[in-house]
Amino acid sequence: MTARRDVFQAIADPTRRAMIGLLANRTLTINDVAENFVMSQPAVSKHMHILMECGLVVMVKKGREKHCRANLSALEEVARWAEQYRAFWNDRLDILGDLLKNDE
Amino acid sequence: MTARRDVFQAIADPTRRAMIGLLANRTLTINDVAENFVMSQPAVSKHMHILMECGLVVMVKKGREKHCRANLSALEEVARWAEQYRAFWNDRLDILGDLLKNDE
DNA sequence: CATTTGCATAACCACCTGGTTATATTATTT
DNA sequence: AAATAATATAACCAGGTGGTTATGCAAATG
Repeated sequence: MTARRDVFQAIADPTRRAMIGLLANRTLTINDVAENFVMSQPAVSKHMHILMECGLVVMVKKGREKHCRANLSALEEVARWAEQYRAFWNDRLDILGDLLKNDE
Repeated sequence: MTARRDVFQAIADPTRRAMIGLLANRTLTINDVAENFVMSQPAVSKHMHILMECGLVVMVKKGREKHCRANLSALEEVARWAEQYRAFWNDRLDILGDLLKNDE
C-alpha cells in the first residue's frame, strides 16, 4: 500500500527480477544476496533499497544483519495489469493480418 | 519472437502503458495516438518505436499514415513471470510477521 | 578495548531516458 | 506544380540509472 516507487520500474531491471526470484522462498541477508551477483555490496544495497521502496522486499534488522524477503503480493498490480489483456491476445490471434486486411 | 528490446523495460514507462491500453482494441495512426498525450509528435513517435521494437505494437504503413495496434501477446512473458509467484503470495500472507517471528 | 563484520552513505562516473525544437522526407490535396 | 499533412530524423538537453571506490558506523567478536 502507498508504494512510493513504481513497481513496474523496479522490475524493469533484470538484476532486480533475479533478486526477487532469489528471495521468493528464502530469507537472506544483504551479504547473502550479494554473493549471488557479480557486483559490489553497495550496488546490491541500492537495488535492495529500490525493491523495498516499492514494497517488493521486506527487511528486518537483526543486530548488524538485515534479513530480507520478497513480499510477492506487491506483484499483484503487475499480474493484474498484464492479465487484463489476456482476453485480447487469446481472442485476436493475427493482428498483423487484421491490420493489412482493411485496405480496400 | 526475438524481441530485441526488453518488454519489461518498455512497460516501465507509464506513458507507454497508457499507449498499450489505447491500442488494445483500436487501430490508430501515430497522430491519433499523439492527440491523447500532452507531448510533442516526435516524443510519441519515439515511444511507439520502442513499443514496436519489443513486439508490443505492430504498425502498417498506409500511404503517409502508419496504422498502429497493440500486439498484446507480447505481454505473455510479463504475465507468466508475475503469475509464477502467485502461489507464494497466496500462501504466505504475513511475510513481515514471519520474518520477525524467528528471533529466539 | 581493539578488531572485524555487515551494511549504509557519499562522491563520482558513463551511459540511458524522456523530453524538446528544427528540419527532412514522403504522400496527398488543391 | 505548389501547398499541406503525416511521420521520421537530428541535435540537443536535464535528469535518472546502474555501477564504482572510499569511508563511516554500529554490532559482534577476540
